[in-house]
Amino acid sequence: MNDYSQFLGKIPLFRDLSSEELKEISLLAKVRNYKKNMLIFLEGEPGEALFFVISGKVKISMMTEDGREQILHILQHGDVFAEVVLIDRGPYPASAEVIETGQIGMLMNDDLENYLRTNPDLALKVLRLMSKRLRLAQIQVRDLALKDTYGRLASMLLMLAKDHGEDGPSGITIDLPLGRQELANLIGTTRETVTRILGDFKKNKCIELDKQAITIIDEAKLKTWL
Amino acid sequence: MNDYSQFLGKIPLFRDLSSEELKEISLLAKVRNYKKNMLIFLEGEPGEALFFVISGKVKISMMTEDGREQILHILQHGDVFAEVVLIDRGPYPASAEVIETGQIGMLMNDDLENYLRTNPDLALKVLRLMSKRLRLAQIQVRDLALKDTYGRLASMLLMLAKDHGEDGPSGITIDLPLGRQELANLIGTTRETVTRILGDFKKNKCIELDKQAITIIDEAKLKTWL
DNA sequence: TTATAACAATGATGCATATCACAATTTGGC
DNA sequence: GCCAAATTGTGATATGCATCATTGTTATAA
Repeated sequence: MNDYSQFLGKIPLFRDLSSEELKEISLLAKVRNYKKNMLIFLEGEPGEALFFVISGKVKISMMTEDGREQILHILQHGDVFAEVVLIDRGPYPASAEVIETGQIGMLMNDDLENYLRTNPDLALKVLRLMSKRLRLAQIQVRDLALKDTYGRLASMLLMLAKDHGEDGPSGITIDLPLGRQELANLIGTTRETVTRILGDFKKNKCIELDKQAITIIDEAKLKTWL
Repeated sequence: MNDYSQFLGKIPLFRDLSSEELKEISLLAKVRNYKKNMLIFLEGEPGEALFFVISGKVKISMMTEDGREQILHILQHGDVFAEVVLIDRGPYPASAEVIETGQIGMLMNDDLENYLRTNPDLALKVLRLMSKRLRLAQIQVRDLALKDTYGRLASMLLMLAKDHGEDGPSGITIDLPLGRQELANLIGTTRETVTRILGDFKKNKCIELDKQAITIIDEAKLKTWL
């Protein structure tokens, strides 16, 4: 029998549970290896578990009937997802796909729900997580509605830099396995437009491009596009 | 000393608390009358209370620096708002303004927090509320990113009809104190565009217009615009 | 390494929707 | 009920971005 409490202890949601509780919950957890492009769950499927990223990267996205994709988040180690289905027992509101090979943990809703009921601290933690998500989602709504594509892309780059960026000598580098199309699907535009705007940002010496990596070399100037 | 437990009992969030708890909480509540156009709180102010609508209507909105508005929700009797600041103690993420005269109740965060800690059921209710909000926000993100203005307006009308509509002989009537500009600010477009699209919907016999009221007379046809 | 497929860049064109300007209508205060 | 102010409707024009078409480039596998 595996003991996953080492993993759980690194997830902010479960941090500072007592080591006993941690062990107890970890016994209920399942951990699987996922390769790039593997699907974890599909939008609309009955939601039966809460997931957390141990390693690798995960993209959460929604589709329209005609097959166009809107990416909601890019998640990494420590992030939890599908928390809404734990609460309301509805279907998954979005799909989860692995975009960088890694390990994903899962906890069945039924198993976890008891902990929520008896452990108000954990409930509060889930609340905090959801309030953070809600704030982000509302900002996303505002930006999509009111900003042009330059503003949305600049804002997205700054966000990705904060969450996934690595500081380097020339600036913060975002090196995610995201193609132009996926970058476009993050901000509600097209492949071509992303190419053109990135070109403009580069011309203006806000960023540098190298293969799939994007380096922000002048954050202040990039912010003028917001 | 007023007893507001009659009001609280009608708020889904507090329903099925014991009548004792209800009374206890209601003693902490303050109720105020608000006239149309009065501001309840402003985006960015320190968040110090949770609010609930007893009567009247409230609009929740965010602004950009240059003064453009994005409306997030239209709320009515029974709805709770500013729940995120109860959890994360940050500033209000959006402003709340009364668009139809009525009574608004408030509960200071400090007073309520103890209840959350000791009453896991209430915490779960707040969780359910937030998960509902989050699902809605994510759908809004997807629609803003992927649908055209016709689709967004059709979808907004259907939503408003569900929440605020009244069934009548010819269809569901939405009669909210919202101008064209505000309708536009709900779906990220302009006054003029809303006018034109409503005109098209009317020409296609999806809706009827009478002063500020909008009646959906052919829901099925309206849905074809989605 | 070369072959082949996926992805990215670039230019030309078109369309949806913003913007602007003004007329028409409705609303709210006295 | 009347008037001023606010809101709405409507046409003309502008433009940001999508779409389409093509070429160039980068990954993947034999």
